Amino acid sequence: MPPSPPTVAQPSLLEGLTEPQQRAVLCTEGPLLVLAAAGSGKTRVITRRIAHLIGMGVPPWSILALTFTNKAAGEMRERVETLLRGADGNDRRYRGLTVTTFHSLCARLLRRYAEAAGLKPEFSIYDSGDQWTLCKKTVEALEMSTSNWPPRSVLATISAAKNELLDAAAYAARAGDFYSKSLSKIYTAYEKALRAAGAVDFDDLLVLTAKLLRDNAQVRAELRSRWQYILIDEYQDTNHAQLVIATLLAGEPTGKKPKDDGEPAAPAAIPNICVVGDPDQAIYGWRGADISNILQFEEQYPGAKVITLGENFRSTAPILAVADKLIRNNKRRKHKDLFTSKHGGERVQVTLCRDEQHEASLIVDWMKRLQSGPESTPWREMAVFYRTNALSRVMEDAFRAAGVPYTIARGTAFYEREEIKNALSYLRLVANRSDDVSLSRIVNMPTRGIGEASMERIELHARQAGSPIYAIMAAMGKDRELDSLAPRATGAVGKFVEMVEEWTGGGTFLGSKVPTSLSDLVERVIKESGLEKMYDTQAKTSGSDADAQRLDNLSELVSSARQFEMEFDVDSDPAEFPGADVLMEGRKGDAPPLLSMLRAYLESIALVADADTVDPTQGAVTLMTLHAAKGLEFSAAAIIGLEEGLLPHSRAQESEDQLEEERRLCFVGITRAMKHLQITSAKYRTIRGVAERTIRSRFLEEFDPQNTHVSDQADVLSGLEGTTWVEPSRSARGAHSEPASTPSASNNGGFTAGTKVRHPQFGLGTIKSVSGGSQARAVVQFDGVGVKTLVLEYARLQIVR
DNA sequence: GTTGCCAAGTTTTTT
DNA sequence: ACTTGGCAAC
Repeated sequence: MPPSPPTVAQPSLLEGLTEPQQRAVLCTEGPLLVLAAAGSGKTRVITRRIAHLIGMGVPPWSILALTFTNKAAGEMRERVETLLRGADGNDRRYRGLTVTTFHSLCARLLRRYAEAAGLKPEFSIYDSGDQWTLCKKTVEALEMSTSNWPPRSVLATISAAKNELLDAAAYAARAGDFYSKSLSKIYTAYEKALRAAGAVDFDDLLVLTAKLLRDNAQVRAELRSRWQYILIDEYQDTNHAQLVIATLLAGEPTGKKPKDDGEPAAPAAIPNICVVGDPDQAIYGWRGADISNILQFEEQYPGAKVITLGENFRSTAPILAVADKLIRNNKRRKHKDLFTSKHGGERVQVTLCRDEQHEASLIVDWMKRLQSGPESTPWREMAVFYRTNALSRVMEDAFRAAGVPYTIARGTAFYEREEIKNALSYLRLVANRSDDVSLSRIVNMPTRGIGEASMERIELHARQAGSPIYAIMAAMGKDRELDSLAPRATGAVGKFVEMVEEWTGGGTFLGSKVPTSLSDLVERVIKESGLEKMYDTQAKTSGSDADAQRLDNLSELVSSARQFEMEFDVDSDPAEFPGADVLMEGRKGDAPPLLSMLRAYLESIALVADADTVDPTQGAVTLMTLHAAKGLEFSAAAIIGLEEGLLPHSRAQESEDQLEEERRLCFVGITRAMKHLQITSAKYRTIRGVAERTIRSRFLEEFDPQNTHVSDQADVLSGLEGTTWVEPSRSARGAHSEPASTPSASNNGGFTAGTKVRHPQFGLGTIKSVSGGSQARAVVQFDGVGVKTLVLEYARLQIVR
């Protein structure tokens, strides 16, 4: 039982905190909702709260803190350690404290309770690429058309279902129309294929954990008794599955329970669950995040205390005023007063540029001035935010040309490279021999005589036998000859199996031939698989930088494995804790050390986030999406592309809710800036090679004019480089046309038969007919080039009056 | 089994 | 515009 809280904390933990912040630190018992406005010192409060708990005598291992990214988790853990170290010099007092993301926690729990969850402990985690491959295979195996059932949209539907905790059976049960009935068939088959491959996808991590906690009373009891204090950050961005997991871990306070919780209300103690968030910063609705999780917290936990942190310590008054004025336009919201005691500060700069090159060079110049100016702001305290990744390119070019150091926050970029994916596929096969997707990827990479025809045969056998491909291959050499498989192929398969067996010591991971460490394994896999040689030859024959880079990347992977090895801390595994082994059959020690290290390594790779690569120690400007910017702060920030269709994004203009989320996204960007904020829009932007006239974002009109300084540079002729804008043909301007509109599914943007249109290449024409749907096509009779059928979404047709 | 060309899809945001 | 996948030819 936790000791009763002392009335006063160590004074140092409360130092410099405002009264509400102090309350949030001290209010440790019972449910607590902290509504923390942007820049209100949230992280400070959370870390001190954890330190306070430990200082109070709460054992660290009974505290669970969940963050949104691994990066945030690492930082939080570090800050807690620093606080505790400062207290009395004992630097191991945080041992056993769990600070992670939902996804990492779930992966670890599923690993530990694999059997109870219906998984093998060696399960692979499939990223979106793997999911895509598997989904496509599934659709094909069902003899359905992959053009009618594109993996992308099928997966989106499945993901949405999973986020609502609808498994294939539940989805099938409520499928009424043809579409959902067919989809439920795919869903069922896809799930079957995943389980057969011993794999889970991202959503499964949450879904299966929720299920495990719901259905297994023993596991639930064990985890509940361990984590007496639960803290969840960025609560506004949790989805239904996460809500259920949190609720099941915390324990229900009263008879009221979430929809999917089948558990009878136990007369449990009042849970110590503290959630922290800001509804105004909810930006993951499209991923299933449910803003009502935070809005309904008080209902879910009657008697919950609510503390609002409204004072902003980050931004200057003008920046805050602009943010506040903007977000007030959202209707569905709980208003919080944003205030600061700071005075002065420059206005927010809004600049209208000519085109994206102009925009980029303007921002680079602005940052150069700040860097060399009186404040001499370092590069690392500056950032550029944008709505879509595609916008980074022009910025990169400008920074490179100007010789300004920059980094892009794209955590997954490295692991998405082909050569890295190949190496990782070998490693995943080593860790999990049922992983058919990984095997198929590399079985003939480099070519080793196991071609498509042979694989098809083997796969057929595997399907018939209901066993993994690798098992079939391994059996081939021994007891069974695969009929009608060429002897040459049989030999090649034998060699392949032999290679894998050597790395894994026949599955035991023991023996003289088995690699001694993780980095050794990675290195040997890259060499002995032939990948290294393959890319080496490629680099030599093509002589291109890109190919030489691949080899560098492979050695970089070895370094990353070495790094992981050194930093890996067995004690930080939330699935291992005192008392656990008494309750469950201990899995600890089941896996050989190399194998557990490999699993942990692959897992860490699967769960990297874009924001994880933000590294302020580098002396560079950071470029990132607005989504990745959440939770960060910079002395100077620029937000580019404030244009209709971009921010707000064209795909988010159908409903008021989506539009409000776009506005929040803009709000998040603004509130990242401490002192200097530059916001730009371009008058013309090149999309797929064609310069298009843009419309300024409606959000610009919502800014507080008193605190903004608008400067229209779009028509200023500057002598800068040769980026002279060439006017589009005269008839495309003025009275003749209206700006290019993006047709939506519901409304084809006014493109109906008889409409006069202009195409950037084909010129003027008349629409003959339009076929509906989301991929609406129009048959157009062009004046010059005859009849063409065009997809409205891509054709960039302009209506001509 | 490999290479090279043509057609199609692509662009929202990500754990 | 730019990448990717499918398919035909070598």
